[in-house]
Amino acid sequence: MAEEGKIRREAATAAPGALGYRPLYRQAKEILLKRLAEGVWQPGQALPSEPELASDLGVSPGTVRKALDEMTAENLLVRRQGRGTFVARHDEARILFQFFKLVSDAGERRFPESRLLRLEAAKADAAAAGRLRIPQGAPVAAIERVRLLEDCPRVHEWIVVPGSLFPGLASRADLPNNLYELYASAYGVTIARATERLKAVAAGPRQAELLETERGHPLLAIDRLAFAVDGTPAEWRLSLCRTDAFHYASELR
Amino acid sequence: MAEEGKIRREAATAAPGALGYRPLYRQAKEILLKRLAEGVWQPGQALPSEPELASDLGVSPGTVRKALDEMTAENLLVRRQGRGTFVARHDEARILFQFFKLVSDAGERRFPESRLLRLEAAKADAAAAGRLRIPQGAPVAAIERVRLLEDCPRVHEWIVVPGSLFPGLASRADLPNNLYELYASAYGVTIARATERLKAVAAGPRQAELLETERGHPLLAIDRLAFAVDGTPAEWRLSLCRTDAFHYASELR
DNA sequence: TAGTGGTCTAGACCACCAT
DNA sequence: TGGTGGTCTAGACCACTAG
Repeated sequence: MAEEGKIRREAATAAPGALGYRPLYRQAKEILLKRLAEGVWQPGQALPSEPELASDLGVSPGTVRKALDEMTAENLLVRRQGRGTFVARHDEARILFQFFKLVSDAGERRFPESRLLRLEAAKADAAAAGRLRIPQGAPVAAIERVRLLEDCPRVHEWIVVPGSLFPGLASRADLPNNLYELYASAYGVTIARATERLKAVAAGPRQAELLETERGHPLLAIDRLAFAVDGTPAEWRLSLCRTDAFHYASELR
Repeated sequence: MAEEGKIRREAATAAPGALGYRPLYRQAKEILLKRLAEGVWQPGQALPSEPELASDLGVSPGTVRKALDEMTAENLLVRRQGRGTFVARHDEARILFQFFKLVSDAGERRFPESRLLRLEAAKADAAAAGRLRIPQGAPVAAIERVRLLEDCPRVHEWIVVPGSLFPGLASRADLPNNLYELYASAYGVTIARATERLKAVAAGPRQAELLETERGHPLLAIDRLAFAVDGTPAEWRLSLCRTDAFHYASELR
């Protein structure tokens, strides 16, 4: 193993303006991220205290704090004053806050129910392979489901995940509503962030049937690519949504 | 005037758990925000150095730094190492980064051209009054325009702003493409953040004509409410977009 | 009461920029 | 060369939680 323990200071030795210089707190963060990706600390568990981490990594508490601050801002950690710093869990509250942007026009956010239509092992087609950055034909698990908002079918959803990250997922007997929680607890894959591309499209015959509307009805298409803590693309998801009484909420800061 | 100069420490005197306790750095930030809203420092100008601000506010440099850090994270300030801290300008780069989320499917971000259709003084209808939190019938300026992406008409846009914030805007001879820059330079109103609600809708006859498509074509409706530095709703904007070769990019972090 | 994170301070040194 | 922001350290004290 190369750099597993304490941080080797690069600052003092590197030439001024040298490439590859990184602040200590980023090096500290990198080590913590690595441990997070390796599952050294499980979701919901407390990390060691700040002074402990500091002496462990060989830096001052203030430096560790800055690393933890960034990871907290990225929703990877949760700090609770007087209790400790915890690995963020993919509970419904977090998913509603970070990933699920559909809100009723009245302003209510609720976690959607799911009705599973299909779950099978397959091979990545060109589109999925390109998005997930895996070879075409590589094994994947494919999920098709309808999601209910306030008891009405409003979202038709396809999900493709790499078989290498989620072995056996396609043959599970049951699939929970909250997939990100499953990814983390059963496969050790923590979704850290995602990018979404939105378009307006017309409903095809399948959406018309499943979402109880007519062909050509305008739907919001959400094409999401979700990334694990280490940056690996871990899930591709395409959601077609009726937005008659709901909208996608976006904050521009 | 109550608290204009130095910060009155609340921490030591307030009872433990007392309501209304705020950290020093937030009080410092509040004062800086107020000065920003009052136009004490103009967009593009440099703020005083950190030690200067610290002695000015009567706190330590580290405390000022934390306030500046937050304001930088909110895109209100820009720090340039070795040069100083500057008030963020609404140049095209910032708007593309912070507010304009339409991207070509190839991944290119470009600032859209505008073709003005209408500019007039009007009275706020119920919808505009509700969104802008002004009385119904209050004077507003209304703008209607078409925006071009890669030389093709792709967005049909209505904009309503309160007449009280932008006196005389409706009778301007010319209207620049970049409105936020105009708001800041001509009226001292800096847009700090916005919320958007997205829906898929069908094109009406007017959109069909303006956007060179047929009625019923699916369009992405973006309903944006933009807020000034002090939190006042300053602009309501409804954009209907063809997303055939473009998409709305959203980052979930 | 002990332990945690949160705030605040003070100062040293580094990296970057303008001159 | 001088001034700026960026990083790093060390320590004091406050606020919150648990036992």
